[in-house]
Amino acid sequence: MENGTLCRVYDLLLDELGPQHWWPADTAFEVVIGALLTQQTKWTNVEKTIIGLKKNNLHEVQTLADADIELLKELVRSCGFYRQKASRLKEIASFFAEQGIENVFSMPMEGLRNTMLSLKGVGNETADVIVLYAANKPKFVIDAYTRRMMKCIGIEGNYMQLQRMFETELPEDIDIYKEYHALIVEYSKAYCGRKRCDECILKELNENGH
DNA sequence: CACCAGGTTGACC
DNA sequence: GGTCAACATGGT
Repeated sequence: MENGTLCRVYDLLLDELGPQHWWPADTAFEVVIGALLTQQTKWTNVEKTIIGLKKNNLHEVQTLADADIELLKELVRSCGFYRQKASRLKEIASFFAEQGIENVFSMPMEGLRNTMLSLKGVGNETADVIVLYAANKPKFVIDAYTRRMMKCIGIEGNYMQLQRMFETELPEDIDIYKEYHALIVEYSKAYCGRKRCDECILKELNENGH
C-alpha cells in the first residue's frame, strides 16, 4: 500500500493470510444480527443461532421484531448473555422495521453511526461494524484484537483515538477497511497467544521490545 | 477447574 | 475523561 506503519501492517497480514472477504452474512440485516450476537463470544456460537433464526424465519426485520421473546432467548442461548441479547435484538429489529431498513442504511455516515449508538446494546464497535459491513460506508472498526496488536507495536489509545489513526493513515477505502479488520481478527485468533511474539510477522515493527 | 471470547451498560470517581 | 462489575454460554 503506502509506507506508514499501519499500511505496512496491512501488507504483512494480507501477504500472510490472503483476503478474508468479511463480513460472513447473506444480507445486510444479517450483519446487524451477527454484530450484536458476536459480542464477547465465538463466531461458531453465533452461527448456530443464525441457523436457528433462519429455520424459524426470524432473520427478517419484521418477523424478528414480532418474534416470541421466549423462543428468541432459546435460539440466542448459545451466544451467552442471552436474555439481554434476545431483547436487544428484538428492539433493534423493531427500530429497523419502523424506519425502513434502506432508509436507515442510506443515512449519512456520522448520523447513521450516532443512530446506531442510540440503540441499546450497540456501542462503538458494533455501530462501526454495522456502518462498515452492513451500510457499506468507510468507518474503521476497532476491537480488542486491534488494541492488543497495536499495543504490541507500541501504539495505544482509546477507541476514537485508534480509529482516527487508522482513518488518517489509510486511504479512505471501504474494501481496505473491511479486509483490514478481518485480517487483524483472523491473525490474532490464529497466532497471538499461541505463537511467541518473536515469531510474530510484525516483530520488525515492534518498538516495545517484546 | 479456571480462564477467556470480534462487547455494552450503568454506577461511580 | 477513565474504571469496574454484571451480563452467560461454550470451548480449551
